[in-house]
Amino acid sequence: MATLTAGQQTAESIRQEAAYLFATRGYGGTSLRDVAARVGIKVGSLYNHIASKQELLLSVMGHTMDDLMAEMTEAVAAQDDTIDRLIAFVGHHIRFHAERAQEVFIGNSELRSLEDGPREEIVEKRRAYRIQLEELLTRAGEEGVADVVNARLHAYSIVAIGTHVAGWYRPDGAFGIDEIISTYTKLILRSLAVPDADRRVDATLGAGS
Amino acid sequence: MATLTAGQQTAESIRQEAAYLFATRGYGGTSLRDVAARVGIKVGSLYNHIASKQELLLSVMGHTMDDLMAEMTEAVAAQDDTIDRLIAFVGHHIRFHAERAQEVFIGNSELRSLEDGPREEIVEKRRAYRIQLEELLTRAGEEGVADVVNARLHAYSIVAIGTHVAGWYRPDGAFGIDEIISTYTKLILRSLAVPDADRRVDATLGAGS
Amino acid sequence: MATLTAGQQTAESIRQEAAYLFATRGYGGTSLRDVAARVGIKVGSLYNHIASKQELLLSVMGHTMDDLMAEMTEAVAAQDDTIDRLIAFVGHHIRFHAERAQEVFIGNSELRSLEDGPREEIVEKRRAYRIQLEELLTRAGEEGVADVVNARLHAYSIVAIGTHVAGWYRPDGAFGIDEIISTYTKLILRSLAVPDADRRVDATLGAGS
Amino acid sequence: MATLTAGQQTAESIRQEAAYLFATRGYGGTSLRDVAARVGIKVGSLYNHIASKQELLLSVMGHTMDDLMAEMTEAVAAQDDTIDRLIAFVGHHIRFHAERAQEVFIGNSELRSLEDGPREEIVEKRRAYRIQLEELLTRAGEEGVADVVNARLHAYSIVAIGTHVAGWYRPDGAFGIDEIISTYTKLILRSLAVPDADRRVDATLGAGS
DNA sequence: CATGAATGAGGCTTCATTCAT
DNA sequence: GATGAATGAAGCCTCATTCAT
Repeated sequence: MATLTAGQQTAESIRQEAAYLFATRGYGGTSLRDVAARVGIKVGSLYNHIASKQELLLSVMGHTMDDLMAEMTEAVAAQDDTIDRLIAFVGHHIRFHAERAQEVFIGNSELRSLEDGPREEIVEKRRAYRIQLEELLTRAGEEGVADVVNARLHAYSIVAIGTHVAGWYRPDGAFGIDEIISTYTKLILRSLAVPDADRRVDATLGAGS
Repeated sequence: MATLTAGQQTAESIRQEAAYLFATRGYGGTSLRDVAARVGIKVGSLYNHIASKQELLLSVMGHTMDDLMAEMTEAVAAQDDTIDRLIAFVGHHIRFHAERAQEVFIGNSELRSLEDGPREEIVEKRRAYRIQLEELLTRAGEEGVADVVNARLHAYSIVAIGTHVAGWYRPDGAFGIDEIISTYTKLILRSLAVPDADRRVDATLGAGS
Repeated sequence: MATLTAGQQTAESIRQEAAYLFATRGYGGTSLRDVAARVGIKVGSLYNHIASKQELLLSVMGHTMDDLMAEMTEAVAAQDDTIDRLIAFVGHHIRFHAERAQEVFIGNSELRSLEDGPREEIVEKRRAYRIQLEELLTRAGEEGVADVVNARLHAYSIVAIGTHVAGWYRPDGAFGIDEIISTYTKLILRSLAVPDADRRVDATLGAGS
Repeated sequence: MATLTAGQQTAESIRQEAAYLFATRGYGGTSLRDVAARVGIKVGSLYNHIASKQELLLSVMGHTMDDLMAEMTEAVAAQDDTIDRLIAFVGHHIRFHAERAQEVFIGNSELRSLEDGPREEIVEKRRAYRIQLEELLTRAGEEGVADVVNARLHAYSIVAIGTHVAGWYRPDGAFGIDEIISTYTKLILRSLAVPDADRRVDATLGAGS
């Protein structure tokens, strides 16, 4: 909405191209020359927009985690029923990991490339996100609408699926995003022994696929 | 058993230390100086045992995938019943990913650091492994002992759990390896709608921590 | 004439110092550190001006051959009579090899240091130069103003003399450049059985030191 | 004749392969690993036969110059007449440079790769060789059988032709060695204004072509 | 005599970063 | 805000040489 100045556009473009390259070649395998070349400027000019390569990585990761958290919160808040909230979480979780696969992939693979301080910052955001999911699962257990073996491990498996999707999803691939969401949501509800899991998912999401 | 010559010991040590460092800092973030230092030799001496940094990475990955495949095959072959075979697969899958977390992590995170030829080689091994799992799932569906929504996506979710475990499991962590295996096997059988999933797992594996 | 930017001056300086060092110590015996030191910059800075050591060698050789060819063409074109053209060729040939001994020496001694593609490029330029000479000799034979035993071998011997001069000529050496030219031109015309060779050379070039 | 011990054969083989490689890739471009590989041993074993890479180069050069000098002396001593001696010199000079092109080429191109002491040693041998030629030329001038413009430059041009031949002669090339010798001897005698140069050469060497 | 292994020095090249223009 | 150029650090790799076996 807000019109961006030329400078802001350049800065945004840098973050995008950096995300692409960090995801494709890794942080260590990406040079700022590569980033600058994709943006269409020379390497020296980058420093009019970023403070350092580290800060660029942190910026990419931070934006992604903030968006993930914000959108998830919004999606979940739109539902009242606990299972519906869970379905909303999972649906958003997978969609986000598919649509923003590169950024999300960086968040998983390049944590180790961050210096200690910034790493803690990102790890904390990830923890906060996972805890939201765990609390949802725990509540479902308490409400008796799901059979939770271990909330932490249930949460881990859901996180794992998202991460994995980010690794292979392609917009023009064999699986459509709605089909993926529908299927995985079923598997997850089944693993929670939610009664009538499949029908419930189909009712909420449509037949999916 | 076979006594190793000094040279072979050095070579083995190089692979081990490289695996540790590649997992911890990434391929791009690891210098051969680091590797040599951990082995206790000078950089140049590495080249008496390896051809290049690339070949070292490939060697680490290749060994890991070969072991993963061989051990899985052995574990599955020991069972007759399809669900028992699946339980054996999942159990070995998770155990391997926990016990050899670093190597397995490299296989997931540093594929992009391989040059095209070697990458295809490793990708092919991973594909072969995943297809074994898919076939097991398909058979279970055909036999009517499981309700398979989509064999490929079921397989992906199982692979994903292993990968994720490799990312966080610590021998001295909050979860024991048998507990992890027991819990995840239950979730997976549940997601396949295997009748009496929990009891079946407990019967096969014991109560699981 | 055209004022050079600081960058262009540095680039030119690099080529000059590289020519000196390649000639003195050989390509393999010259390190880029040496080159940078003579230019007064650090090694890494070289790469703001060259693509690689190979390309630097190729650049030195290419410039030299281009100048040799262009100046020779000009010198020969200024004469009408075939023997006069030959005298002009030889005179320029020797003068160039003396005045730009280092560059020319590199062209002879470091061909083998070039990779295949670039080497063919330079070899082709040398061939083109030699063929100009051969055609001049052949024409002289056809006109009956010289007795050509074998145009190719005559040409080789003239080329050889230039190469040799480049190996020993010093501005402050025992022989002046005009004397060298005068003497060698006489020997060459004599070997072609050009009538009155000595007198003809003295008449054209002056008594020659 | 003398049967060589295995060790002496290896040592001889090393000199031969080194000569080939030094000529082909230059001293700096040749590694002792390359030499060892061609000999069929490992690099460490070289040091049972040579003292250092420098000494190997010096050895190759020294042997070559010694042979050149000895054979030339023998060839010249077999003639009484000064022009015949000159013809013998030139014939041997060119034949040697063709037949042992690689070694001779090293002598010309890798002088700069020698350390100061050894270099002086080789330079002195070359000087001695050249002076033999100069004295022959001077005597011819004094005897009135040749018109010597400048003995030094005449000698240089003859040396130059040999060097040049070493650069292009191939046993299976367009020119046979006898043809080359015959032609160049004619050109050289012509350049000395030796009467009846062509006929004299044909009479001494045969028609040669 | 040959070998495998180690070493230290050095080579080419890339890179993040800085700064004058 | 962009650029060209410089820098110092570091990276991978090669090499001559040594030495225990």
